[in-house]
Amino acid sequence: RLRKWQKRARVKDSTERNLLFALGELDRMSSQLNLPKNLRETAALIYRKAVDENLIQGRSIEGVSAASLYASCRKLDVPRTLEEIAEVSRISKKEIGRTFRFISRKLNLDLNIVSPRDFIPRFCSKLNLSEKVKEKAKKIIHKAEEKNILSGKGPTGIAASSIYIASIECGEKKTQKEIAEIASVTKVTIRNRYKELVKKLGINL
Amino acid sequence: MTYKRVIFMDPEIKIENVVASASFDQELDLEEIYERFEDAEYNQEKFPGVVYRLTEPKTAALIFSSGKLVCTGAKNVDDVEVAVDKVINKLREAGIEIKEKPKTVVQNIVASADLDHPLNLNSIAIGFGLESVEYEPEQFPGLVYRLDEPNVVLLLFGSGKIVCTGGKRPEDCEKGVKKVKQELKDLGLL
DNA sequence: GCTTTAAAAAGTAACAT
DNA sequence: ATGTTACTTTACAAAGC
Repeated sequence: RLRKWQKRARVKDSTERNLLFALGELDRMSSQLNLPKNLRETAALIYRKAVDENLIQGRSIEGVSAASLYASCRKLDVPRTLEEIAEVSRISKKEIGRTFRFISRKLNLDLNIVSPRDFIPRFCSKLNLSEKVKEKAKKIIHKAEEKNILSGKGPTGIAASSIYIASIECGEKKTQKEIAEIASVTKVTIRNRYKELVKKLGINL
Repeated sequence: MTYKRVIFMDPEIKIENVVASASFDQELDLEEIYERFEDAEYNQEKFPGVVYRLTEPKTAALIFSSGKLVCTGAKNVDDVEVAVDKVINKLREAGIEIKEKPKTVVQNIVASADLDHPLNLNSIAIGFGLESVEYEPEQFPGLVYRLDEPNVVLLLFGSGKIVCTGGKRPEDCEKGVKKVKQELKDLGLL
């Protein structure tokens, strides 16, 4: 009996140590990314739920932490790219992606599909672009969605291209290189997407 | 070719890859095979099997010391048999006794199909239910749809092209494609 | 879990010309 | 600026780490 009790105490101990470590990870990554408090709390809730459902089995605490953080951004519709999360984690974006897909399926997080629109406020702020550019970029995305020319395309590339077009239309032009760095996509992708948008939406630049 | 085929092959699928396994009921000396085959690969550290590529049919055979074999790359189920026959001949030419041809078991079939109509993956994800579908365009351009009956996984693309994998028989892929096609029609998304 | 093999889909990326 | 190659996803067997 005594052994059983000791074993339980040990298990409880390591469980608590692991939880503390994970919460510390979430806090560390969140501060590095300047994420708001409510988002950190959502991430902690998702992580705890993952622990309760035994989803950590066979996965690293760091990986599940990073995936929980990515998921919390998605839950609040202010997605970060896997690239951004991976930059403040020791885990690769490939692994964070798989872990995220796994926990979001198991926990029924019912997340909305990422829309390029979700990235507009953040990217534009980082680029010091006006409210006018933001609105114009969102209109471009809306038209593109109506025409169904976005299926399968990466949302960050589309957000970046829409901003590129809108910045020119508003006389606040940013270079493809500047936008590419903030959106973590290559300038080649921005070029390809913007050419397609201009052509299919009949935009005159 | 015939009538039956035309009628039942409706959602024309193209088999792209067949993976099959077989077992010679005898142990094999991989070092010996590696030495006697001009063009085989074998790195124990890298992988425990000998890799032997055939040009006709274009396939790759993985040979293990247990006497088991895996054949990949065949474009149809019959080519698996042709490939395995060639591997057996090659082994016999190399002076390795092979008693009889083992039964081959198809483990997986990958097929492609085309709906000839662009798809709105956003609408499909919502229509099929976010819980039964996976669509993460940042990570992969295809929508992943898992079917229980038949037990296959389908990848749907914005172009209307489809990939079906996980089937054990060509009919599994046929049925899988037919099923999604019908579901898309029912939802008015095709 | 990983390693290796094959093949398709479409998008993105990396490196070369 | 374009072109080529390569990597992402799905399924599956094999033996061994």
